[in-house]
Amino acid sequence: MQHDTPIPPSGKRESGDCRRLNIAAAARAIIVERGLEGLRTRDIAARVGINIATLHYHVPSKEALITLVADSLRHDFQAQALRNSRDGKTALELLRLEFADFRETVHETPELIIVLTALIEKARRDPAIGAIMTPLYDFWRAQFVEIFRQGVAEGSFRANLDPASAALITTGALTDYWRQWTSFRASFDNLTQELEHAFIAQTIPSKDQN
Amino acid sequence: MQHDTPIPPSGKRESGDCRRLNIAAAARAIIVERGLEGLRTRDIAARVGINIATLHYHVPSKEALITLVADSLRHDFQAQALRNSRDGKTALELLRLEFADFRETVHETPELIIVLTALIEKARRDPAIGAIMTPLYDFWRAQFVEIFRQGVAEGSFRANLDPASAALITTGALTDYWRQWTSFRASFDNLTQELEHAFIAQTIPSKDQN
DNA sequence: TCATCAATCAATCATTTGATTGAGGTGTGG
DNA sequence: CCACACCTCAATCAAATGATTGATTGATGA
Repeated sequence: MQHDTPIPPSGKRESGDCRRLNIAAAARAIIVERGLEGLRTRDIAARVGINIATLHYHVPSKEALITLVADSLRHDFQAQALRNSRDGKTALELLRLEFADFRETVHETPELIIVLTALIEKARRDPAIGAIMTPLYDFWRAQFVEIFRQGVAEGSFRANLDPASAALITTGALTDYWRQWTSFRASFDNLTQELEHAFIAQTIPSKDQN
Repeated sequence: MQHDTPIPPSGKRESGDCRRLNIAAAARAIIVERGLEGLRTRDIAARVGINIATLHYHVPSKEALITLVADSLRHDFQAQALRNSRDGKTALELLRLEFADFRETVHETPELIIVLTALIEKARRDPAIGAIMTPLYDFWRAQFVEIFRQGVAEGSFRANLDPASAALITTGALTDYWRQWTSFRASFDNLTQELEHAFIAQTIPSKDQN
C-alpha cells in the first residue's frame, strides 16, 4: 500500500521525475480508497511524505495532478500491453492471452482497474482527461477488434460476428466483472469461458477444447 | 434537465415529500454534470430554489442526501422494471424486452445510468450506499439470469450457456456501452444484435428464429 | 569557494463547504 | 383567535481545502 520506492528518512532529496512518480502512486492509492471525491492534495503529500508546498512545486494544480494520474495509468497499461508477443498466434490464443493479461493485471495491481474506471467516468465531463483516457480505452478495445476480425477470417469465430460489437461486449464484461463486489459470484474463468462460447463458431458438439 | 414538478414562483410552500423529490432530482442533475466529486449542497439548494438551511431541514446531512439519491434511483428503476408484463413470453422476447427497456430508460431519463454507475462506484467504499445499490444491481442482473435460464430450458439459447456469466456479460456490455457512447445511435442495435447471436443456439439443427 | 538552481518546508491566505442558530412566516384544527 | 406543527431564510460558524509566499537546504559546476 506504501511507496514502491521508499524515501530516504533523512534530509535527502528526490529527483523531480521520481517525486512525480511517488505522487502519482499516492494519488492512485487514495482514489482507490476514497474515490475521486475523496482526493485531497494534503493527503497525497502526507502519503508521499512531503509538504503541500513541495507537492505544488512538482505538480502545479489539482487538475494537473489528475492529468498526471491519467498519464501514469496510460504508461502502466501500455507497458503491460507490450509484455507478450502477439505474433503467430491464432485468434483464440490471442483472446486467451488478453484474458490472461487482464487477470494478471487485476491480481497484481488491482487498483489499476479501479482508477481506470474512475477516470473514464471523469473523462466524460473533463476534456483534458478524456484526451488521455479515450485513446487508452480505444486502444484496448481495438486489440479485441483485431482479434475478432482475425478469428472470423480464420473461421474459428462465428461468421456473423461483428468485431466492433464483440469487442465492446468483451471490454464491457471485463470491466463490469471487476465491479463485482456483489453477491454475484461468477468466477473469472466462467466469465471468459462464456465469452469464448459466445464468439467461437459452434461446431457440431464434438469436444474440441484443449 | 429541470424539475418535473415546477415550483410555484411566489412564496408558496412545498410539502416535505415533494421537496425531497425536488432535492433528489437536483442532486442527480448535478452528479451528471460534475460527478460525485462536484456535488455541493449549496448548488443543490440553488437548483431547487431554496436556502441551504431549508435543504438541511429536509435532508439532515450530505451523507443522507446521497442515500436519498440512491433511494430515488431504486424507486425509478423498480418502477421501470414493472411497466411491462413478463408473462407468457419466450426467453428471446424477454431479452429483447430488456434491451428495449434499457434503450427507453436511456432515452427518457439518460441521467439514470450515469448516476447509477457513479453510485455503484461509490458503493464499493460506502456500505450505506452499497446496501441500497447492491440489491438494485443484483436485481437487474437476476432478471437476465432468469431469462437465460429459461432460454436454455426452452432450447432457444445455447445448451452450454451459463446464465450467471451471460447475465454479467449482458449488464456489463449495456452499462459500459452507455458510459462511453452518450450519443445513442444505431450501434446500440448492433450491440444487442451481437448479444443475441452470442447466446442464441446457432444451429445446424434447424432454423428456429421467429 | 561561491554562485546558481532544484527541492523542500513552515506559515499563511482566501475561499469553499457542510452545518447550525435563531427568528420568523403559513396554514390548520380547536 | 390561538396554538402548534411545519416550513423557510439571513446570518454565521468552524473546519477543510487548494494554493502561495518567503526562506532554507543541499548539490553542482566554474
